[in-house]
Amino acid sequence: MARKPVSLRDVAAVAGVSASTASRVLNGQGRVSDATRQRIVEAAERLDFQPNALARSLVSGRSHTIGVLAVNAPGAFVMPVLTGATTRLGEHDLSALIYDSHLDRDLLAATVRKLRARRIDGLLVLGDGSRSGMRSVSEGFAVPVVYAYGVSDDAQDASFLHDGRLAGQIAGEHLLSLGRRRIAHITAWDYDLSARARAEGLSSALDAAGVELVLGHPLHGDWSRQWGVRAAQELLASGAPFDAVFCGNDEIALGVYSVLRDAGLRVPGDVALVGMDNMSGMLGHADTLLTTIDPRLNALGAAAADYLVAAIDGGPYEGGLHSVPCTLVLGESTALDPAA
Amino acid sequence: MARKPVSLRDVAAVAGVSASTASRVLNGQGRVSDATRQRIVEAAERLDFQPNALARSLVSGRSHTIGVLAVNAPGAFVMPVLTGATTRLGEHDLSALIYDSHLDRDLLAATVRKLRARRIDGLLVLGDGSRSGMRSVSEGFAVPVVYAYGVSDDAQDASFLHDGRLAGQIAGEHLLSLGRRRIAHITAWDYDLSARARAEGLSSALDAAGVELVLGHPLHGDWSRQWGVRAAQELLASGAPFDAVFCGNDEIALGVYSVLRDAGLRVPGDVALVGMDNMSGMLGHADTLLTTIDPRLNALGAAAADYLVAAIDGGPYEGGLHSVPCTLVLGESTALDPAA
DNA sequence: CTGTTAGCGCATTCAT
DNA sequence: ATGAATGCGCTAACAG
Repeated sequence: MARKPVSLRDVAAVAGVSASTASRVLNGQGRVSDATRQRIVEAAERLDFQPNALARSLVSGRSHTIGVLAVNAPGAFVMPVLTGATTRLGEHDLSALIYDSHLDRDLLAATVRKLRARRIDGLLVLGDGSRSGMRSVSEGFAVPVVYAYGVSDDAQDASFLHDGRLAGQIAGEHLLSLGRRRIAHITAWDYDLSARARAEGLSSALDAAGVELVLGHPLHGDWSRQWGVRAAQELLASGAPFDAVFCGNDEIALGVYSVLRDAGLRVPGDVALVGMDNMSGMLGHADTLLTTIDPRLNALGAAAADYLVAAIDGGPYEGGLHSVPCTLVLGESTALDPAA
Repeated sequence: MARKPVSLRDVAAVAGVSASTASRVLNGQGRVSDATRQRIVEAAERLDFQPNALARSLVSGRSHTIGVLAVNAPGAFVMPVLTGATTRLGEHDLSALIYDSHLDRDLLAATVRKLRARRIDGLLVLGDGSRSGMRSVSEGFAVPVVYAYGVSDDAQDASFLHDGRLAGQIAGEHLLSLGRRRIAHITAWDYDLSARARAEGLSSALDAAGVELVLGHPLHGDWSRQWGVRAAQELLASGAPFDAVFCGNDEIALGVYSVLRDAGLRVPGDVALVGMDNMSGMLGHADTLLTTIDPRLNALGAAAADYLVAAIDGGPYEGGLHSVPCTLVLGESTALDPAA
């Protein structure tokens, strides 16, 4: 229980050697006779010796702690990134010192000092998913800094983001593979870089197949279900024929879905539907009503963490955007067997 | 940039005093003349001195690191707890060393050793929300251990959980306050302690009002939307009149909702609906179709973290269950203005 | 009031 | 092959 931790000297004493010899053995360094090695190892095991990480850190200069600066940690989409990153850090035996909402001018300076006082081995900066540039804080640190779920405004910095363009492309290719040719796109405003990336990806897929978007352009609004409802109504009212809709996110898709159903259209029989975010997956549900694109935010966080750790260990550090691939999650809304 | 960190001796040298005097001043300890104090403070500021937390830890024995043992960190409902806990730890300048899925026999022993090697100041154990007992690991540590989103099987341990009973009670009282008297309950199997707590809470509210549950008992199934669909159909088929349904979670509620709508019933006009989990809130949406109970999992994690930190600082430590209150989130499904 | 000494636990010279 | 000495940066006990 409350037995005080055993130190290296204790082990050395039991083994009848000096502390330095014990240290050597336990770290696999210099040459030591097998006999004494044996004694030391046994003693260490018998005493359940745990080298004090604090003392070790003091001499090595490595704290085994990573700083995490988040814009809004409890955000629905940030949490998976944060969780993915911090649990991956744990797998590397690194702890995470998390400061949320400390990126504004007032707090930042003080936070940077705290982080430096802790001698963090690296820093992870988490954005809020908007691709607009985050102010780089890398200058303030002598250790590697990696940005995730947001992009640093300094091209020298490595930024990790889910590949929105790929998402659009996958969605487009999936719908095309189903034989759909009249594909509409309902999404958020074009100045939202996240929306734009998806739209571009969709376009590239359609272009490659020589197919043109229904109405010739996406329908732009916000990210809400309500917008999905209105947009779907507009689409129906336009009279333009369509057999598929790629929606900017699952919320919009659900709005569209309800309108289509109310209009007596079958999904996917008459209209196939693809969303984005894998909302129900995020909630841990197996019911895949909607075919969707999973941005794999957990993997995004983990990838950023891995990259940071590698960089700390002398690995490569490339500035610019690092994209993490998305995956298609099949649901009933594009099921081959059109029961609905 | 890469300038090496300034040490206490540097400050002392500049101020023309000894290191220990500088230490005293910077820590507000013993009495020092105002003159030298001034010089030291100025020197420290000018050099932007950051006391090395590692060295400080070595002597104080406090690592400022909290261990976190999670059963399944990426779980949809665990993430908010984890995020809430770790960001709160950050507010206390404590880092989190997270080990996920290390509670099984194989890994646990090794993980405990790692945690001890790190000299963690406290441990947080995160369950998966099932109230069934988690094996206590407190014996393995000389520091405070707090359990959250799960209950330790040792009554000596402090466990934090959202108050499911209160949730049921709030739901019941809300429906009663709306004038509903024929209230049904559709939820998961009774051996799920989480489902049972909600059912008990509902019962207590109804009992207090002298109202009896429709059918005299809850409808038990799983947590899925499909079960909500089937249960609602059963309920309708039973012919028993009802004007409200409290559902074990939002998924079930959505299933019930769709059946009611298809049956031509208005929500909340004919039937008011209350769910649980605040799913749409977790996803960051403002659209509150469903009235629901928010388990405040973020707050749960934060509360557990706070309690642990306080205990570390010599605060009280009470074994047993600590409940974190839930809150009602109003949505259209019980709106006073029955538009739908 | 302030400087000197010692020690936290370990790793790493340097001797032997 | 092993032990003694030194230092990582800071705090605390002891002198003066």
